Amino acid sequence: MNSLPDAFDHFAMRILPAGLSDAAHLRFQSLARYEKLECDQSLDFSDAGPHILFLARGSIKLVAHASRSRDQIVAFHFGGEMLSVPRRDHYSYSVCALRQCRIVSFPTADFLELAADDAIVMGCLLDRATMSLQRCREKAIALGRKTASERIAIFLIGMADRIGNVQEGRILLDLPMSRRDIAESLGLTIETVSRRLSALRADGAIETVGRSGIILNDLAALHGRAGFLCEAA
Amino acid sequence: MNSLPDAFDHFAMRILPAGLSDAAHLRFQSLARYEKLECDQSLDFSDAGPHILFLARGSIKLVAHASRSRDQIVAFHFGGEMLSVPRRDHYSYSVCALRQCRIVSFPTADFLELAADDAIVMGCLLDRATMSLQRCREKAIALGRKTASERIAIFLIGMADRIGNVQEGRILLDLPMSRRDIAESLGLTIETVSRRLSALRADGAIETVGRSGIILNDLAALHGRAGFLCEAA
DNA sequence: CCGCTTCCTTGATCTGGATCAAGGAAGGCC
DNA sequence: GGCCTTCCTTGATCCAGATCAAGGAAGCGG
Repeated sequence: MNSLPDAFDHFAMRILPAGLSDAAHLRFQSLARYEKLECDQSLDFSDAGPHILFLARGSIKLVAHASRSRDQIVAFHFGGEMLSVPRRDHYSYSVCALRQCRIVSFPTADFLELAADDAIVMGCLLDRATMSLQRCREKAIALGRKTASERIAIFLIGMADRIGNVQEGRILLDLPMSRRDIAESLGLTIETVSRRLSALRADGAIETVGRSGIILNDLAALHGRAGFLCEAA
Repeated sequence: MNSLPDAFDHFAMRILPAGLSDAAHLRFQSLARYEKLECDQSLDFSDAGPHILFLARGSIKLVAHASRSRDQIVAFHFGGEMLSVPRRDHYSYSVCALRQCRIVSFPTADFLELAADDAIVMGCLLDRATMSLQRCREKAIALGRKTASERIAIFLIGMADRIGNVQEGRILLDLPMSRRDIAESLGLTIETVSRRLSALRADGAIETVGRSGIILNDLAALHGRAGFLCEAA
């Protein structure tokens, strides 16, 4: 319970409109549940309804459980982001910590009831949904029409954009997810991910540092390998 | 121009709140553009910004153009549905008519500006985005982790749900999309789609009628082939 | 610092679906 | 109704990535 207020304040500051009345603020707060997840710990939403989560700190994967231990990672999220966990449909969903996290969670229905009158919060939710939809569509394109090498390039470009640190023209990544996670996100196997990364390393496009560090030496070269629309044409 | 008012009224009735002032109503109307698309005609959005479309009548595919003539169909939509065409990102998007359509289109930015104050319209947009996200996530799971047979089963179940006609315990589908469209939606080739459908036909699970008709004899059997979470377990 | 576990890499083989290649059926148009 | 185009089906072959199978390196716990 100790730092619930901190995490909630963080949420309130980023999401709730500045002019929100104290009463409304308190109603949101009374709805919030605070979760602290250690690495590799999961929140299972298969029986709960849909939830809206604010990830105050840390990073998580949103996992869909398809049949027979075939899981698909639907999205990664990092500190400061909001996400929605869908209600169970043909699959069940869970959220699993890649790094220690602090999460503020709300049942979607209750949250929407409070937010329904507030066009600003609704706008924020809409923005977030639109962004998630955009990412999901790009992912669908990658899973439907891209080779293993292209998917890896797209993954690295996406991570560079979201959690990369630029240093001397190179981009440093400290990936919180394992090779298995990358594979489950890209619809590949762990072996294929490893081989494609090795190939990029052999070409000098990237360097690896331990298990989680990756240095992108040439982002433009990665773009060239991503199979995006030809800019040259 | 003849039936623009019809299509717009259809849109207003389904989407805009009942109590909306005439002035606001007119502002939406002044933003609307009306398009009539014949079969196989496209609207190209690669240079326009993001748009919100209301599909008054007909059915369309939302296509993402990946490199080298590798297209991925991101979504199908049918009469009465609203959809958003994303802004060009790593890919460009277009909308192509599967059957003759009437479309009311709005630039997303302008639409949001008008709608921003109206919590009801925002809620409606949010619902739609959430629904699209849910469909897109299911599609991503299918593309990432499902076999060709499972994808076909999932596709048929989805179409049964959206445009199926129940008759004597069987479900009649009149698919507006070609085998090629199905393939481009499922991340397969046209040959594989055809082979899997033939296999289902051989098993008696489905019957085909001409090019576009499919009869689902046993929806439960299709569920069993879809590789969804085991209900039996 | 050493041993152990877990995760990653690399190699060998296998296979589902892609690709290549013909026909064959629908359905449009004259 | 017959021709012609387009789309669909089926068969043969091929290949990217899965699967199977060992090692090897990180990083943890003692």
